[in-house]
Amino acid sequence: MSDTPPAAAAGQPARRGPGLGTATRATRQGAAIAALLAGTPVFTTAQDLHTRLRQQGQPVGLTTVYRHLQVLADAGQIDVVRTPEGENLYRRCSTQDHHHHLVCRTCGRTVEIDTTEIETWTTRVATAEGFTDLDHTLEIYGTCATCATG
Amino acid sequence: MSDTPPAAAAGQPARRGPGLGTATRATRQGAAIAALLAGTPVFTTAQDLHTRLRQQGQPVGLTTVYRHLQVLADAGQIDVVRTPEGENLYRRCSTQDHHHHLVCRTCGRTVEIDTTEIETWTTRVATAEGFTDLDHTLEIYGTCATCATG
DNA sequence: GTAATTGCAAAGGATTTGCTCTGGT
DNA sequence: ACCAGAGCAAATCCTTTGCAATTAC
Repeated sequence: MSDTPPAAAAGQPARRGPGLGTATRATRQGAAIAALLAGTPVFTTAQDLHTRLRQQGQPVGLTTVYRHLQVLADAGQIDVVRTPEGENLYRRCSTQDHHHHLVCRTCGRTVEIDTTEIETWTTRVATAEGFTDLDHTLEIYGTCATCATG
Repeated sequence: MSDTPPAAAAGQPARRGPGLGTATRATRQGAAIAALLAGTPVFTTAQDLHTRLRQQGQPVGLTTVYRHLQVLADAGQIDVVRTPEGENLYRRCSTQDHHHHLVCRTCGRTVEIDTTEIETWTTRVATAEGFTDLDHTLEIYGTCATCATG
């Protein structure tokens, strides 16, 4: 065990966790992670989530945070983007449809953008060059109005 | 020194290397790296370049490879893209203008694509949302015709 | 001769894995 | 009781940094 005594079981729904095996169990950690993600509308790092969980008295191992994020991402329940620095940023997503983001590099605020025309364009260009089994990345970074002013 | 006897100084121009300090000296290593990059039309990793240099009898330390790549990239003489796995890929670029790539995930073959319309689009969308100081990433990955067939 | 460059070894930082203990069901 | 999940420590992977030895100029 750790050192910090768990803040006792709060009365939470306790969501289902990593489906590493076949079944899936509801754990305090899984619930805490899901809840935190649900209330976090910006892209954040695994490390940040880990820190905030400790602060709110719901300590969860960093490894566990990573494992849940991985499962959630695979299930398409959260988005993952890779920063130019090579760090992964996670965020709950409103739709499971394919989409891209406009991310504020200062506060993490994100705007999901409709990229229908771009999708069409990339497919057309790549196909014209004889490429198949396509995939692509597209993220726009900038400073949002609030951060630019304040 | 290493173990592999340098293939003696061939009669190469010996390009200028890392401008880490103020001046810049021409070294055998810098020339080898520049030459290899010049003859490599696909995106490759630093490790791969390092390995190939050894194979062709021009051993260069991995550290040195990284340092030269960094300098070349800063100077805009080579392109750098980050794979979803977090590895950097390098390639000489034909133009220093802003552009994007269509990369074969099997052989690394690359097609530089004109993205004028996309540039316009991203700027319009981001500006409409109040974002400034824009930057963006866009890469398309796929399997090229050759790799799909063979 | 002097300073830039090299390159080994070791550090760094994010993420993953091994393995044992804990805790849902 | 049984097996999925938690989590610590240690391992990975790529890339960077420290520093002494080398070498261009």
